[in-house]
Amino acid sequence: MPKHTILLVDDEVAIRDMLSVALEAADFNVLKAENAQQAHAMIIDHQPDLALLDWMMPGTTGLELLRRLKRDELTAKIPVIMLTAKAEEDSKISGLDAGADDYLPKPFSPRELISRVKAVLRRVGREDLQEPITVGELLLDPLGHRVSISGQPINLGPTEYRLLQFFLTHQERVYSRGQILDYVWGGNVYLDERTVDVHIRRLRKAISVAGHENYVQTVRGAGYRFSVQLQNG
Amino acid sequence: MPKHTILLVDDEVAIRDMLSVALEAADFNVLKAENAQQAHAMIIDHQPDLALLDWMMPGTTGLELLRRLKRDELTAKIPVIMLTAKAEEDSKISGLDAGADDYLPKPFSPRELISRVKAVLRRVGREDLQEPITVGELLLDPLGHRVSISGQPINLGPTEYRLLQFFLTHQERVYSRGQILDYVWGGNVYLDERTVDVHIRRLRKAISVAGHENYVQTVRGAGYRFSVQLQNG
DNA sequence: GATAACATGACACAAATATGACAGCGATAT
DNA sequence: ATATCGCTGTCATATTTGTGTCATGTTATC
Repeated sequence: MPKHTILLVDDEVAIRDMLSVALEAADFNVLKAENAQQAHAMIIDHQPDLALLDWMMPGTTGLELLRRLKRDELTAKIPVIMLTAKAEEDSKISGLDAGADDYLPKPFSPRELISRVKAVLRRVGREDLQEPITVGELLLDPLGHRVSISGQPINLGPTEYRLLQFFLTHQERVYSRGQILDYVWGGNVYLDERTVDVHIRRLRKAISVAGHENYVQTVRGAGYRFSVQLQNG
Repeated sequence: MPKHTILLVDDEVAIRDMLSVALEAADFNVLKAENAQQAHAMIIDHQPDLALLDWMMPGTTGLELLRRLKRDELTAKIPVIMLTAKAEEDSKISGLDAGADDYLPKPFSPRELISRVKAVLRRVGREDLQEPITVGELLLDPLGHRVSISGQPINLGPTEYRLLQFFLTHQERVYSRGQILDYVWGGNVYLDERTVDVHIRRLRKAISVAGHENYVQTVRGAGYRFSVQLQNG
């Protein structure tokens, strides 16, 4: 089981430290940010599994950051728990409205935080990544981290696996090499875009059994697409 | 995917250089301007995909330039990110009010800048071109970058695809070859206007199923038109 | 039927993508 | 430590596909 990465955003050092200790004790990787700008950059760079946002922060508030995250497809699916001071009662409503997954009024115990975090991860984990996806004879099982065609196991490198998983969860749509780098490699890696070509090739090669490589389609001048429909007529 | 072009406007050479290096590293084309006049001219000439405007500049300020851009239809759609010094807290409001797409308080890291730029480009890129367009049995799906007639996939080269997309979004109106070159090929290319004829021909050929080629109509002495109504009455 | 505007097919060149090889790197085993 | 192995990103090269121009054939208009 890979460790989950949690991004913790709060402007007060003391709170950041306390919570990060608690989270690390619960076996999470913790990233810290003290303002919305930093947080946003980290989210794009590291694609954490969950973000804890303080409601009130100098500059851009947590709520604003939340809205921004939800507006962008790349970050929209990252679950968010808002941390708010008790006074701000109605913040709950606007927070959940804006797409927060949970809401935790201060003061709260580290123990409570951990259980909420785990609950949210369980919930979204179930929805998104956990169920096997199958296309034709191709099967990708996220739980077992396995891929097979007609029952025959397929060997993929980590990158090819993520690439395939990305394609399977984003079918019938073209993605530019840049987008693919963002989604599969994570934001802000400066790689040659041609690198994508090479991994596409490796993926195709790996799944080239009974024509399954034809699902991975080249769209000249635009990028690549995973599609069940054949390329031409 | 064509490279995006970013216009960077700041009066300080050091900042211009630093940011332009970062942007180029992220594979953008970068145009630089040191004042609002220059910037305005460049925007009209080169139609960048996005503009980064420094808030405070000698002479016309970034905010003024922003307002001017939003007032002119030709430039209104170009997304703008404002760069502001930390002190100017409320500038945020007026900036977003005036139509800026994002707002980035100094100091910021190049990385943060890149991720904002990408986020904005993703967001605006999505708005316009997203919805599938259908005419008769003809279907163009921008997301999948696909064209089909009665469900049968049609194979188009990149240029023919753009040409068709242009026609579908600008129906029932004649465009001269020069205009078509501008819109489909982009502003500053010098090509023989007859080239348009050839691509019209290729497009017609590609969609000549069940008479769909008749939508692309020749208007003698004027140019071409995409129309659902038949040519001669 | 003369003339200008457009259509068409062919072609050389350009651009985009596919492919194979390789060196660096980190993890694991020895 | 050191050797080994699998994975990655980059490069050079091959291959495929798209592009603009031209020469020539067709059509509309007067």
